[in-house]
Amino acid sequence: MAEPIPRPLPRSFYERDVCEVAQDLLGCLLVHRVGGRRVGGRIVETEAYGGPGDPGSHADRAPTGRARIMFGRPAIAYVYFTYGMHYCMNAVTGPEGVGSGVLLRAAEPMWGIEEMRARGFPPRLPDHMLMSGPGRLCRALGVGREHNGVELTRGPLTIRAGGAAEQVRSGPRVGLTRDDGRRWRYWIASPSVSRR
DNA sequence: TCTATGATCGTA
DNA sequence: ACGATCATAGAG
Repeated sequence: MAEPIPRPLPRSFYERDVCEVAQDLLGCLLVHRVGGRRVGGRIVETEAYGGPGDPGSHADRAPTGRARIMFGRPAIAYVYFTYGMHYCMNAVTGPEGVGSGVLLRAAEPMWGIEEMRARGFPPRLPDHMLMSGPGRLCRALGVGREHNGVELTRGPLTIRAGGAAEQVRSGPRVGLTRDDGRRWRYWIASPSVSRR
């Protein structure tokens, strides 16, 4: 028997300001059930997107196209394809109609390391890098186009309470980074796991 | 350790 | 054309 894992976060968790949700997702558990196997880990880096006045957000424009789902029901996955080869995964937040979500940037692998490696990572890549970065995170979990719009409060792909206060050793760090010299982005990370 | 570059395709 | 990225090659 596998040991029990915490319950999924309720929808009310996501029905708040995107920045609050981004912070509170640190330390929570991202779990995927695939082929009868549990794959996943502890969320250690998030990034809030959307709300009014975020030019970097896909939801900055009209509620149409791929970002339409960001304006919809909270606690739904927004998965998009980028750079012709990577998927990225968000959790939709806030009230319906606002257009916001939390990008899951990195997690610490806890279950299914073998299943992750079977997805063809570089052979030398250390375990802690398998879910480090939004593209690798989705690849490790086997999350792709078919997961766009899925429910995160139940079903195979869930986010669960993880005892953030205990797990995130030094509390969240909030950063301001520059993406390729053009655009400023806020991100929130646990210092307990290095990305390098 | 770092900087530069290619891969590859949906969206605007 | 360009991007909410990643892997690799080459220089220092």
